[in-house]
Amino acid sequence: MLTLQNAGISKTSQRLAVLNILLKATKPLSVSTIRQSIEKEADIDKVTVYRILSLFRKRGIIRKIASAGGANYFEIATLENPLHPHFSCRNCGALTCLAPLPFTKAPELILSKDDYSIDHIEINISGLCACCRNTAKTKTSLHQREE
Amino acid sequence: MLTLQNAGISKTSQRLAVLNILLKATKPLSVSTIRQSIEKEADIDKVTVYRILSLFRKRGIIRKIASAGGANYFEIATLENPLHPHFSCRNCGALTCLAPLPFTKAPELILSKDDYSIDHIEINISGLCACCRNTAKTKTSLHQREE
DNA sequence: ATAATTGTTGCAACTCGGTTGCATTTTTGA
DNA sequence: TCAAAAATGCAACCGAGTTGCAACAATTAT
Repeated sequence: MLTLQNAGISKTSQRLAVLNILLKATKPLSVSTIRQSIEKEADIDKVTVYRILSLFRKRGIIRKIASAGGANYFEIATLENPLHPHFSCRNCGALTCLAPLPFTKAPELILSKDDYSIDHIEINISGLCACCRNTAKTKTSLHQREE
Repeated sequence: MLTLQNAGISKTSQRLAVLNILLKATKPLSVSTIRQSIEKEADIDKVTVYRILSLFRKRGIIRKIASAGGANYFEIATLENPLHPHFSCRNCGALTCLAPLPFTKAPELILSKDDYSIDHIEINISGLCACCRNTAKTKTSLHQREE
């Protein structure tokens, strides 16, 4: 089970609130959505939310999803919720989760998903380029950069 | 050959400048990069750049690539430059183009690309969700939304 | 218990990407 | 040549995200 304790994060009411929102969510949430959801229970500054999300990401318990709209979205990253593609609607902007799938099944997805009309498939692979990997061995600044 | 004329776009010096920058580029460019490149030749307002890029996208001659850093990137979309995955470096943020590939080859990419260290693969499929497709048939506002 | 240190939050101010409204200029076309 | 339409520039604005600093825990050492 995913708790702050076994993620090695000291327990505060704000962190608990953010974690619970994300655990309850069925799709990735933006920071503004997270804050609005918490507002009913507690009060929390937006900076604190960003810091908590950054911490959660460093501990590997959440994932960040980039959207073309500018805002980032966050979702729980556990074994029960493995990496999976997302569908973002061009019209309403909603971001929903698709079933996790091996890459060989990607063409099937494109052909079979007839409740979506797909007009753009974006594959973003992130990591470290050759240039940065080389300089990484000497520099220490590598793992400090967020995104 | 890709010109403003056969894209059905009336010719202005600003549009020509933006198009030429994109044609010369070997990787997707951000708006700020585009402006800096043009600065040497002409002077152009950032709003104008956004409007030109929006127009180009409506005409289908460029593609937009979302990055986790918030900014969007743009590249020429011709038959000679088909849709392809991009690699974004977590450290320096650079966005580079990968070879276009059929989806069945995706696993090979992951295994063979050893000059990159991959820590996150993002598949973003965008289009129209079932909900919006239904309302689309009655509403006219559908194709007006950018994104 | 108290003082010192460390971690966490909140506030204000700021940066950056992108948009909107409007006035001005340029282009088009009768 | 003159009016209408299109394109640009400017200012002001918005939302996402960051930074610096003060205030406030919470912890640890003395």
